[in-house]
Amino acid sequence: MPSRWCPTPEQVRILEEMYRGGIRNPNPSQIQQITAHLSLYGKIEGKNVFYWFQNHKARDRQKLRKKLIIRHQQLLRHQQPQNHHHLLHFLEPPPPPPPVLLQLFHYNNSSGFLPQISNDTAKWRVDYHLPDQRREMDKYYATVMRTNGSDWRMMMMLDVSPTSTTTTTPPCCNIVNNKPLKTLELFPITATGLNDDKCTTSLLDSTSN
Amino acid sequence: MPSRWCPTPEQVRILEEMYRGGIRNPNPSQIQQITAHLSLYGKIEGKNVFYWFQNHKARDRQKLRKKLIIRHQQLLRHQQPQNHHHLLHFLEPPPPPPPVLLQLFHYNNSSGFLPQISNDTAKWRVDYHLPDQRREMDKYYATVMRTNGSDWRMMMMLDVSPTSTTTTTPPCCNIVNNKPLKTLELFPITATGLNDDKCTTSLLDSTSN
DNA sequence: GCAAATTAATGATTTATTCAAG
DNA sequence: CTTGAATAAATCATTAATTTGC
Repeated sequence: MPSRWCPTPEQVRILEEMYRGGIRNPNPSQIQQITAHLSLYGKIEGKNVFYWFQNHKARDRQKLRKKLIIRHQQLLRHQQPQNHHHLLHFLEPPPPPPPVLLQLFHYNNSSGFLPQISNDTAKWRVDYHLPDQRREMDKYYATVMRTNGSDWRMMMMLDVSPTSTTTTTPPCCNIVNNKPLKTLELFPITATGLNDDKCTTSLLDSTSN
Repeated sequence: MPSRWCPTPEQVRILEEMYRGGIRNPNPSQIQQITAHLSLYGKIEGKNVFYWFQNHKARDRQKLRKKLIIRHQQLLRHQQPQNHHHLLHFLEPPPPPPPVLLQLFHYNNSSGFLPQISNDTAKWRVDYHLPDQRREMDKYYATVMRTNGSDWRMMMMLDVSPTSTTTTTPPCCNIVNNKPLKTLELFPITATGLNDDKCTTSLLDSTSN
């Protein structure tokens, strides 16, 4: 059993297609749909989809930045040093040209799930090398999804898998991944667990001093 | 209805107590317990607890950094310029002195929930101003919680609130925050929603150029 | 060819930054 | 100004590619 999700080629293909289609920060509902669909091609959970988009977007952006820097430096070589920051502003960011077509999902908005999209999209400056200055380019990519209600990302993590490893996913909320939650006892304020952070003070091994 | 959680003084007091007690990154199980307990004092969800600890830790750290910088600069003024990085190493980070006592929780580890704690805790250098170098201080704070199973953070978002606004939390997984998930239709690959990112191309307002 | 050793990709977490309500 | 909420960046960790010596 692998310790992490290993997407099938089909799954990757579909995800990339969606990405190219313009999906960047799928909302919980979208994640549910995507997960349901992709689970036809192999084991997958909502969080995998969530992470995939996060990583893919981040690394896409990263690649773009490198390209921009390289191009910038090339320009520096070919021209005299003069206010090159402005040049960068004309290097439009390739990856997500504000996509309008090929929206892959639609669903009932009646339940109030759909977030409002703030529409201050147009501005996307790059401001690359100015240190200590916010790069506006990021804002272009930045999601503006603001979920109205209280759903949030819990929903996106719900497992949808129709792939039957066990019989069927039990419909009871007290069971998560076959583990009953059992509403643990309230606050035995005695110290025992040490299950937190690295706050273990395991000063046992006296390697230092 | 407030748009965000507004903790009661009691809740804050308890949370701070826990924080001082050493809790930094409560795992899902802990979050559940905390939420359950704090819901006695007012409306609260798991994510509130989650965020509270994240923010409190981050801002604690932030304050510490400022203090360190200030003290560092004071030292710079009082002494001749000479290798002041070393000095920083003796300014031990106040907030979480590896806490051992006052562990607020314990619970059955039989279900395999408890993560192993890596025990390379002792080292915590500060390396503050060395640029391009990883600050080891962060590693001290860094959580090492690695959940074994597949629970992950879904669980932490589960609402525990016994405060009855509605009757009781319905035991069915298809209902989240009173909103039925209704298993949306699978993939009508027609374009409609535009519910994604800022990818709206709302070039309507021609404010620029 | 074929493993062990290295390196590159990429899934999963944590931390830093930002936004915005009050 | 404080702080809850959310997203993006940085990092960690594991798997896959690739290289290397035999």
